[in-house]
Amino acid sequence: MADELLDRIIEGEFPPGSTVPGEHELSARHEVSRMTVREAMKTLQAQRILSVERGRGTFVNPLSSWASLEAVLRAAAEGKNDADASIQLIELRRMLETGACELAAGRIAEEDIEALFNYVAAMKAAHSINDVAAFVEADLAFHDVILRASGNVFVSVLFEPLHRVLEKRRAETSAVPAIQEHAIGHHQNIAEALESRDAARARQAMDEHMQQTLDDLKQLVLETK
Amino acid sequence: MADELLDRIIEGEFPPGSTVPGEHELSARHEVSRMTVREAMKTLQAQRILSVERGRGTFVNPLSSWASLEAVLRAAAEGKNDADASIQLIELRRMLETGACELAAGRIAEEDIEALFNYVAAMKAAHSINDVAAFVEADLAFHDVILRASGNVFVSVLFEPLHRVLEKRRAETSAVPAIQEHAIGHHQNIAEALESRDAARARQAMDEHMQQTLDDLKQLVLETK
DNA sequence: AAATGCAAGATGTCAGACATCTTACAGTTA
DNA sequence: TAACTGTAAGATGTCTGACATCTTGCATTT
Repeated sequence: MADELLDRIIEGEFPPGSTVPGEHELSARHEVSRMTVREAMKTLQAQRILSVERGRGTFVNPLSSWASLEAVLRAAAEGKNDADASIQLIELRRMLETGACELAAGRIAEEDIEALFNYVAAMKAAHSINDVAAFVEADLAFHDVILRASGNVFVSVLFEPLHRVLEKRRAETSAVPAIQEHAIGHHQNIAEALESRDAARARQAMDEHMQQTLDDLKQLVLETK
Repeated sequence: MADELLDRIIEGEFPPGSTVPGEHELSARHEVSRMTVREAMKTLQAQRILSVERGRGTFVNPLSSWASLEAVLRAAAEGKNDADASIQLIELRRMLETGACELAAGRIAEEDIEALFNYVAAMKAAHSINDVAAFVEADLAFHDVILRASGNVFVSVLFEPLHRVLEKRRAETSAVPAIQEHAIGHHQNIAEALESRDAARARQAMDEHMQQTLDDLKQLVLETK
């Protein structure tokens, strides 16, 4: 129900600033009770997609104030090709991961450094036996260690929805052997940079990894076009 | 109602992984109808604070998967002093703003550059007549131009809740004349760097500004202790 | 012309009922 | 004894209908 209404909003039926139909009308239109409509609206309100003013109506917020990355992604992909959206997501990931890596260099614990090298070893092992699932798992775990080691809880909060959106695509890129080899080298560099506790070096190592990821994605997108 | 329940969760009455009381029980406890309880839960669900499993119950998610910056901030400030949380928020802002500034260098339009210099002029004017509100307004507008000029819609989405959380504190720091002067210089540098369309220089200029902001905040926090 | 009153329509809240799903436990059967 | 099954309890999901409260526009009154 919430998804259906969001679809109608995204398709432009109710542009930002306008009101959505009343609860009774939506109830009739979607063939559910008014209570179900209200619960769906509560979901969209919590994501700051809708604003409710008692006695007046329910209004669609401008896209810039939406708090749901998924919803914005759906809206951004509407009509255009979503290649642009994919690139922007990687750009965002780059900001957060390079920043977190820079912070982690000064805060990471010995055991976490050890864990990083273990995950690199796991990636190498998975690569050698062609186990894509294991490779992706070690890859994700590696990045997760760094995010936690940044000591900044809010980074994880902002990264979590991004993670959810990106994980589907990561399986695709990680299936290419050449990309796996690139990734292993970069992860090795990152782990070594963090071990040296040099913030600038750690940031640069992660930044190069992100650049590589972006290039890989662009190439993949270009090929499938 | 949603806030009351969130308070009880944050206070540790329902730790992550546990279930919250049933809808009937909460209805009785808070003296509202079951429907109101359900709507409040829908709000917390949309923020990924609660997960509902039909027939089993409603569970509290681990803090790392919460999607609401405000809620995490409240939880982080619980018990400890919130100085640490403030610093982490600035760290986060730093990641997003330096990243956006780097992107903007290659994409910003001529008219936006002009707008930046106009806002710097407005900050100078406000500073000379001691108009704090006007100063803050120009400051916010300046940063908003850069975020939009980054050409990345998702940056704005992630930054918006951060903006809301930080704006209260910004008024405090901006009230100090010396800090205003620092800020004017940094903004001037940023605008010039963007004008030169040199990504590395733009990033560095913004990074220095963020470092200054962080130092100002630390000093302010230390003084009030 | 201004102030007042009222009605329509919107959201907010409530109560009670039934449906559906999960789980545990007792009873049945091989 | 062990495995299977049926049933009841408790949880969330949905529905219906009603009343409360707020906003707004319009007709009425002054």
